[in-house]
Amino acid sequence: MLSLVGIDGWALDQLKAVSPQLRLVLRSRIIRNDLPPMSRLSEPELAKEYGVSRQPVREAFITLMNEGLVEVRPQRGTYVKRIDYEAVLNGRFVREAVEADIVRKLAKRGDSALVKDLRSQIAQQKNVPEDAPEEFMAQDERFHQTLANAAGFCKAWDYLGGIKAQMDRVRFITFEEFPISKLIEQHEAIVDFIEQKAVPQAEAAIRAHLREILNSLPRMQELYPNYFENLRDIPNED
Amino acid sequence: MLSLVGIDGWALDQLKAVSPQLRLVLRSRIIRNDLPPMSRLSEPELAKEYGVSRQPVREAFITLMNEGLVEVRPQRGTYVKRIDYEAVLNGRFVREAVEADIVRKLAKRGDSALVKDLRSQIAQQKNVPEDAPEEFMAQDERFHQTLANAAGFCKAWDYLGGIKAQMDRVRFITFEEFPISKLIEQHEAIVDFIEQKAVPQAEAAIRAHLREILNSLPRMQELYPNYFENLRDIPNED
DNA sequence: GAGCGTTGACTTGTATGGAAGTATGTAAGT
DNA sequence: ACTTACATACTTCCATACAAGTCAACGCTC
Repeated sequence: MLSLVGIDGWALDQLKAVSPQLRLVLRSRIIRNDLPPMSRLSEPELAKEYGVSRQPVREAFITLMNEGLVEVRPQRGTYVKRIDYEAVLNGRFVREAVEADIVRKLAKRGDSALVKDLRSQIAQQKNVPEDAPEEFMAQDERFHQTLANAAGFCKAWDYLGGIKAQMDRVRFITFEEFPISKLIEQHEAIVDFIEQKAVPQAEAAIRAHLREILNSLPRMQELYPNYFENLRDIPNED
Repeated sequence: MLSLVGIDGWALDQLKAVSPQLRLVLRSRIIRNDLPPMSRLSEPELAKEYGVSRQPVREAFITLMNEGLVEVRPQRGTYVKRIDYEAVLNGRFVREAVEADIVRKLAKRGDSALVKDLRSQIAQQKNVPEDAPEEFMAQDERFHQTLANAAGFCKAWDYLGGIKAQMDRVRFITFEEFPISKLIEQHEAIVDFIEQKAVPQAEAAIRAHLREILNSLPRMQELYPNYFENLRDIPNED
């Protein structure tokens, strides 16, 4: 109970409760592919690593299981869940539906202060170096969250958090072939249409933007077949 | 460890793990308003009631907290969460967006087998006695789940589960003034438009259907103000 | 050598005790 | 009468011990 510093350098605050912190640490490590699919997550091992007892680790596992990030098989072991192709497609569909309605609302309104904010964010996105995909993803997250907030649905964004986690795992594994500049162009198009109050075009733009992951997903399944749950091919969602 | 039968008659299967079962039992009791908002949930008390130790109860609490159904305040106590007006509105918005896209897909297709299935479900809905709202809600759940399934997004429906829980709490409290026949008519309209492949009309019908709760929500806030989290009035979501 | 049963070292699930923090009621002091 | 300090009975959180299931390796039997 001395260290409280994991092998990856994450330090736990002794004052706050342990299990929520562990949850965040492990969640981040899984999403960033620091703990790849099918990694074994031993309760006592992690407990020793972070200098705590098994119970907080176990409680973190429970939450991660509810988020679909780990799979605990009783009396057998706990493992990082493989990526469920169908779940990613379903989650992407949900995101597209929700964000399409959000953008429609915003385009009807055409709030100029919002447009200004989004434009400044896009400028920052362009300054992100090519080899720092993690930073771009944080910016991207902020962009989409700003959209939800402006429409008055910040809690709706929270609902999408679990869905986004699954998609982000995919993006972190294949970020080499991640068309950052293309994504930024799409962001610009969305903002332009919002400013022009061009509702159908804005909706089409956000939908196209969120379909982008469909391009990398099949290729990723070829490159890393072991990372996926069900390999029965699901050509597309229509 | 003899009884394993709660005060409400729910029996726990000794063979399966305890905490997931407890989770389901408590979840159901909360949604059905058997455990109203702000009820105190004592760890040792529930443990004694169901004849298990405190740990499984605690683990059930963690999941319920993640679902937004209970609120655990450290060293203070665990309570059934009050209904968050804004969260319900946000959840409703998400559901509308997703189900609108689902129905659009189905209307484009116009699957006659699906239409037949839905019609038979509607016939069953009409047979539900007026004083059995719980049974109607089960039928309603099945109806909407069938839509999601037919569109190939059964996992998307799972994502909406947590959202639906919050909405169902509202419906269970105010089911007296629950316009069952009106809801059935709306179901019929949706199916009709799907059959006719009338895409925009079908979308409008499902959106109107899911807006229905907005009628009962403000009245409910008047009747049961103590059941709500933030009483700052949020007139509507637009 | 092949097949089978057993043992033992794992795993997670549950029970229980103690540590730290919070609310409450009581008694002393003003 | 009112405030303040303290003792006590709670609460959740964490640590530890035990129970029960799984799996692999070993040794025995055939």
